[in-house]
Amino acid sequence: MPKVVDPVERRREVVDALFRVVVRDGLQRASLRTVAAEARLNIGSLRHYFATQEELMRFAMTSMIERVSERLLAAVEEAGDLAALSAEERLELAVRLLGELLPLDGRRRAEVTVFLDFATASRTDPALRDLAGRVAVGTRAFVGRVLERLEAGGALRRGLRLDVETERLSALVDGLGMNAVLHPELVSGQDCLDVVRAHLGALAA
Amino acid sequence: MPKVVDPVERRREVVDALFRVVVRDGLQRASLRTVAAEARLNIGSLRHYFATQEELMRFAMTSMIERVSERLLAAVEEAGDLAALSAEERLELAVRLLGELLPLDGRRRAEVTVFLDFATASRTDPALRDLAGRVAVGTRAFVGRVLERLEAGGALRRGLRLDVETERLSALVDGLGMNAVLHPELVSGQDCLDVVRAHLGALAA
DNA sequence: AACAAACTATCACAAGCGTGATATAAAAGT
DNA sequence: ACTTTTATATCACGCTTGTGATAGTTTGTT
Repeated sequence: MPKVVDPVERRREVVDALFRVVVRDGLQRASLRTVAAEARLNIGSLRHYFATQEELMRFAMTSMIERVSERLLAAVEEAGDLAALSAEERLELAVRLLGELLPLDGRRRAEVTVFLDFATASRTDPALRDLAGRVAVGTRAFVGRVLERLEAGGALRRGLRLDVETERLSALVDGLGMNAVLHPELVSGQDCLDVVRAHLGALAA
Repeated sequence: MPKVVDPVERRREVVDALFRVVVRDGLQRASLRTVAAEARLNIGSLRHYFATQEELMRFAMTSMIERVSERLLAAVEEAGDLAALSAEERLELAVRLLGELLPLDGRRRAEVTVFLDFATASRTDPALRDLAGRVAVGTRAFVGRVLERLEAGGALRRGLRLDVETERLSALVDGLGMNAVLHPELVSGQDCLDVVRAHLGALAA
């Protein structure tokens, strides 16, 4: 006999509702009441699962981190070995991996949007600082790993300082995502891909 | 005989107070009351100069745009002709110009911080959208001009698509600034310079 | 059937917000 | 000297916020 309400599922629904509110109206307008309304829940019910606002926000950001890192891990997994690939294929693979961090479809656009709002909020909100730090460290690790793989496969120019290149590519991806989210009429998803391709191409040439 | 209060000066003081609040506590906490307190003004006085909150915010963002663009213009002016410079000097000059958009000292750090908060807010605040768009277009124009100058001086590799490179460098600078402001323990001002130097160096090599 | 746990639903409170209205004080213009 | 802007200062209203407290309802267990 299935439980009438699955608390895990409920929390997921609430977090999804929070994300929708953040994407639509910004983190600023994501109050307990608006999130509850979006989730079609009574505030009392919502507070049964999240006692305080801080708890909800931290849980939401943690969920987002888990989702994205799972997807990144899966993408790296699926990428598999790159020994059998041509130089061009390797670069294209790297583009696809980095593209997981760019707003190339609705889901990723929502993720980058939420990430941006959370990240800026974390600057002055102590309750979110450590999580934002984890995100920053995580993306650097991911980007660094992509570069390492390319280097190990001999797909990169020699003489590159990988720490600098990691910082460079991380900033590039973050900046592209931010600009594409904030100014979609100026920077499209295709533009993001073009830029990343140009960048990786330059690292290889 | 000097006027007892110079309204222009008063507005500047209020805007400075607003910026201090934004840097310290975030745009979210910059209410009419907190800004008035920071400016050591009564809220009634503040509202004599800015009737509504929207008026204050738009005026503040406009002021920031003017200040920064004046400084950029002055920097380009001071840069002068680059015909007489060596290739290395030209790149270093470009680094200094782009560095005006990076948090390399207190003033620029404050500017980038305020810019970041305003930009993210503008995504969902119709009152700020057009101004954010102007900022985005303006920085692209500035970055593009730097690249054009370098190209005209023969300091760049041939075969570069300048539109893509403009987008790439703009995103890089924005991303660097954002990361340096949000994660100063991860990205220092020196790191920003290293990355920009590496980037321009790669465009030249 | 009885009990405990989980869940849903309201109410109330203090705090902060933007803003309209208004009153007093100071300066400028005539 | 008188009047008119300009500036400073309060009060009040309606609204939203997070949160504590509490009651009712449903579900699962004994």
